[in-house]
Amino acid sequence: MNKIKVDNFNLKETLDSGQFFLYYLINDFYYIVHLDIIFKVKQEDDYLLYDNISEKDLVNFFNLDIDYAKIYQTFNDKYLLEAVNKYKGLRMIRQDFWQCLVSFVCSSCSNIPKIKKNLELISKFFGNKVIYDEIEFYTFPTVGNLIDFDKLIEAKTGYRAKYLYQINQALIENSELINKIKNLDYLESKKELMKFSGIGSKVADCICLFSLDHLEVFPIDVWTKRLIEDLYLKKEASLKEIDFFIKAHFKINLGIKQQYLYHYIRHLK
DNA sequence: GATCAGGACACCA
DNA sequence: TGGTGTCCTGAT
Repeated sequence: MNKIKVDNFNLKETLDSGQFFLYYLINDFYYIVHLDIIFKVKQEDDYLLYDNISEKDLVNFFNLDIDYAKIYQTFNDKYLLEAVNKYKGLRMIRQDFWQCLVSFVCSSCSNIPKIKKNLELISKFFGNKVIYDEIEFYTFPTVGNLIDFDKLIEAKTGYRAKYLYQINQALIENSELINKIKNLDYLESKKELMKFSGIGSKVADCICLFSLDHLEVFPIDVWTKRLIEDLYLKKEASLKEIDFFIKAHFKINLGIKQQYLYHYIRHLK
C-alpha cells in the first residue's frame, strides 16, 4: 500500500460533490473507476493510502498540486466562508474528458443516483470486467465503443441514448476531434461541444470545468441559479443577469467557488 | 396513474 | 432572445 501526505484535502467531500460518479465505498476504501483502471484510496487524517495508481496520476486526478490555501484567500463573502468552513478540502477532480462527457450527457434532467446507475450499466455493457481485491468491477468503455444503441437504451439512458450514440459515432469518424477540443480555449471548446446534440450550455460548461482545466467556468443549473437568487440577489433573475452577477461578484476562481456553493446549498436541505 | 426533476432541442414569435 | 411542448426514467 502506498501513502502520500496531503494538505487541504477531503476525499469524501470531494467524491460526494456531484462532479464524479463512478466510485464505490467498500471496506473503508473508495474504489474509483477512471477509464480503464480501477484504483483504491482511503484517507487517514492528512494521509492518503492508495493502490493501483501511480503517485503522479493520483496527484493529477485529485488536483493535489494546487495550493488551496491560496484559493481560500480569495473566498470573498460569508457564504463561501461558511462553505469552506464546513467542507474544507473539497477539490476539483481532474477527470478524463470522454468519461466526463458521457457522464454529463447522462445528467440532463436527472439526479446523482440515476447518473451513477446509467454509468454503471454503460460500463457493464461496453467496458471490461476486472477482478480487483476479489471484487468484480467494469472499466469505463473507451472512445468509440458505444456502438450498440439497444444496449444504451438498456442502460436506462432514455432519450439520451441517441445523443450518446451519435457523439460516439462522430468521434469515431473524426479521431482528431477530442485532441482539438482539448487544446482550444474555453469559449472555443464550449462552442465545439455544443455542436453535438445532447450538449447544451450547462453540460458543455461542466465538461470544460471538470475535464478541460477551464477552472474559471461557473456552470449554472437550477441549483446554482436558485442559490444566486436566494442568497445574493433576493429575487428571481434571468440567466443573463445571474451570469453578470457571478463574474462581477466572485471575480476569480469561479469554478471552485461554484463547487463550494453548490455543495453547501445542497446540504442545507 | 399523475406529476415532477440537477436539461436539451425544435419550433415559434 | 425568450417562451413552450416533448423527450426516458424513476421517485413520490
